[in-house]
Amino acid sequence: MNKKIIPEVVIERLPKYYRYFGNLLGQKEKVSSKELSEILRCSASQIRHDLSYFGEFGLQGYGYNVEDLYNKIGKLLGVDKKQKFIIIGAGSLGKAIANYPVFKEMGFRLIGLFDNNPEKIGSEIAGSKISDVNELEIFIKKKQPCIAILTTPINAVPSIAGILKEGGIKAIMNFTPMDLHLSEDIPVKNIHLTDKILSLSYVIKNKI
Amino acid sequence: MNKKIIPEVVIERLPKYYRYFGNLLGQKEKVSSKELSEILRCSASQIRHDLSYFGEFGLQGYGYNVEDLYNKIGKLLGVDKKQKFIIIGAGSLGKAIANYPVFKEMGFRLIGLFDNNPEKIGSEIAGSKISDVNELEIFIKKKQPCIAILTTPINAVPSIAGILKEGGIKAIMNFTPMDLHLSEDIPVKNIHLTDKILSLSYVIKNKI
DNA sequence: CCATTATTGTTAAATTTCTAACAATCTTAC
DNA sequence: GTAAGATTGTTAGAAATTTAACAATAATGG
Repeated sequence: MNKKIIPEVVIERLPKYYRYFGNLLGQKEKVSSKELSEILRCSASQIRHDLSYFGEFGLQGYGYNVEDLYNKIGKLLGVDKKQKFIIIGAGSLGKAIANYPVFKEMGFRLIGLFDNNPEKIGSEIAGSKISDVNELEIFIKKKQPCIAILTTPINAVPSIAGILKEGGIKAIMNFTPMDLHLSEDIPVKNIHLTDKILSLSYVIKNKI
Repeated sequence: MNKKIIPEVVIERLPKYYRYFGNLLGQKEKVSSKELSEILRCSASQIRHDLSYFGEFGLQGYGYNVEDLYNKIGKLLGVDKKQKFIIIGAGSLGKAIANYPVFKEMGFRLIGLFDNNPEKIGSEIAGSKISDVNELEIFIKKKQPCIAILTTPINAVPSIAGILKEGGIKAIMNFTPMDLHLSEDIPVKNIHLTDKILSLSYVIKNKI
């Protein structure tokens, strides 16, 4: 099953598998798709099917070796590469992400933090100094971070997006309330926290 | 199409429609599914199909009235109700969410903030005083918030989850790295920021 | 070393989701 | 007031995703 293109939904489940294999590390040596399916609350079929897109990781009559699969999925996800990322917007959300311990645990390294507020520029968050957003384009070209995390106010988004593209950023996680679409080869994840709370609100309102 | 059960994917797109109708407010009086489809980057068919689950909102030969639809979708989503929410965990993520302006704009009202750190208890964030997590269960029973946002460290999750359930919380947004599943009638959104960055990382690594 | 049991990867079927097509009907223009 | 044009809600067909089934094969236990 190596030639087929891999559906987006499958790629988005890969981190979940990685997380759970991480939880099992040191607890179990091996795990079957059936056991996993109970832990992850999805079908065993789906797990086997998904994993088969990326190779043959299991062994009949045995299952999957936890440590082995943890490492293999990690490699697929690029966790072994210590990817560099930057944050644009040193407001409270930017600060929270800079301090978010799980990013570091996954091997992501914060190498720059940018804001346009003169009062913030120069101060430090999570061991990184806040730089002037004017220096952003040159910084990207020189230091080549992979991922930019956007937490600015909405009005700053279009100009920042232009700079990120010019600088040659590889991917963007966008937490602003404005959807962003740069170009075919710069993947963007638009994350709308309000959308999540609104859909929860809908569910509460219309229960049973 | 009123009797059919509404697919989860459709419900999760409703907030997006709401957001875009909000953007169009004051800009346009009416909008057709075709125009919308260009703005939202999805098919006109999907928009019409999705909306038809909730009623007949459009008019042939005219399209959708922007203000009308904005209000109707808002009502579906419960935005008219000024829903009360609380935050458990006054770390930097909890703080960021407390300050997140869009929640307030959407009519959600923060009525409580809880932590177990004695140094934090008593201080204020975004106009709310931080209370001791020991008071959480009584608070929920008395004030009846709809939604609890969970931003504690992972080890606190199981006990907090128990308290939230006992207190009678209606729904949970869980930002901790541990998936949570309470019971059939308490919907939970598990939001894993790391999953998003990891899937981006995969896409970068495997481009073309 | 053989039989039994477990469990995979894969193929096929079922289900869900998305898109296209179109009759119904409203608006607009004359 | 009527004809032409626009656009909906809905139905049917296409595509994507999920689940089920099973042959292949490794592990386990006598």
